Amino acid sequence: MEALIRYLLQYGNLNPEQIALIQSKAEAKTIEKGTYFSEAGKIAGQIGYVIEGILRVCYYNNIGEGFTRYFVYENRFVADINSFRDQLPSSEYIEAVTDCTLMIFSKGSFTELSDSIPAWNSIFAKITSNVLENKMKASSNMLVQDAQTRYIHFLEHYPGLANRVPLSMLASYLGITPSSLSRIRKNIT
Amino acid sequence: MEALIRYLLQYGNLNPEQIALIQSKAEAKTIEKGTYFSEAGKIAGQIGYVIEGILRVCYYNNIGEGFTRYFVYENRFVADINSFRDQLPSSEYIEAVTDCTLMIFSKGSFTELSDSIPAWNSIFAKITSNVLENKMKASSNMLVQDAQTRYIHFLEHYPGLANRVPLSMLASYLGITPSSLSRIRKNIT
DNA sequence: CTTGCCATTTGGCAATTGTCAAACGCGGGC
DNA sequence: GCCCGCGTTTGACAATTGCCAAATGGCAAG
Repeated sequence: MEALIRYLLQYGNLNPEQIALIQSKAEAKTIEKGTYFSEAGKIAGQIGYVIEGILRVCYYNNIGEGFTRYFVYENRFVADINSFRDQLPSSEYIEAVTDCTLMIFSKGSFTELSDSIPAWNSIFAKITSNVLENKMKASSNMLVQDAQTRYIHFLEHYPGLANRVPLSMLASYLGITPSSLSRIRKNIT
Repeated sequence: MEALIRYLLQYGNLNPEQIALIQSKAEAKTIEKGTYFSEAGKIAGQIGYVIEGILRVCYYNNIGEGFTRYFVYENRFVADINSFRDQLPSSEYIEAVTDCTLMIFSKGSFTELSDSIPAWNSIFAKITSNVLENKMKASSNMLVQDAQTRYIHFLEHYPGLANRVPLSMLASYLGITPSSLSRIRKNIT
């Protein structure tokens, strides 16, 4: 919980009463590995802050293959933000890659905090654009690098994460087949 | 100018006085092909709405090769949004691919509009997250498709744009070499 | 019109990555 | 403890794309 407050304070100022209000609205929630935090086609009812565990934002093509857009892990927010904000159907799935513990805000609580805390919307606007821009740059950078470079960059940028997610999900994030990733791993060691 | 107002109205409500205020703050600006609307390392002083022309958001690697992250064309906003919002140094260049005509808001005008129009920040928060999420998905989708599929998708999604930008810039957007794009074009026709 | 420059095209070849199939190995259920 | 199932590894080969160099073509300056 302290981590959540510390994270928010990076993006704007909050006084002690506001912090207490935020804490009173946050709820703990656990999700089992393999289940969905939110689903394509459904309206996102909550936004989560990851205390423990890994999720992936992903989609499926017409023959059921799943592709990972990015991973979300400890001390980051996770949500289909456009769905949550405007209560429109989600366009993607958010799946628990491991068992997860989150602190969540329901849409109702989030709206109450918007109304009570002037900086709230500005904080989330900054978080949203920073995170999305970084994800966009990451994908864009990967396009012009070969697979091994992409994998090494992942190892350096997300230490330890490669050992916590299935190879097949990491491969789909990197845009290569599981076979190729397996070979790259062998190459490097 | 009407196009700009119509665009904003897609993201929130504005009354006639607010619209008049917005129009009074917007300034016309032209940029010559090959020059920069904003530069990496500098603070973005304005946000633009493209009336005519094409720009590209791009970066350069350590040996001076330029890579296109995405194109911005008529009836879209263009800015390094994180730099503009928080007045931090930009991380990328925004270059005019053709001569361009924009309507711009200076940081000062933008702030005044924020203060006078309650929906203003909400409108731009929505635009920002929608646009960035779409760009992120586009890059992410491209990672798992072959080059020809990416090119055809570009042709379908941005009709006419392929003929208005240099092949080399389009190639770097698609993550392939100019030679490969040239061959793909020959293949398709 | 001529020249020169730069973007694009093309060819030949090498490197990367995909595809398909088989083998392997680890963990859960019996 | 044993077996099954699924994720991962490995091999062989094919397809894609990159790299380098040369040819082509269009445009602008003289």
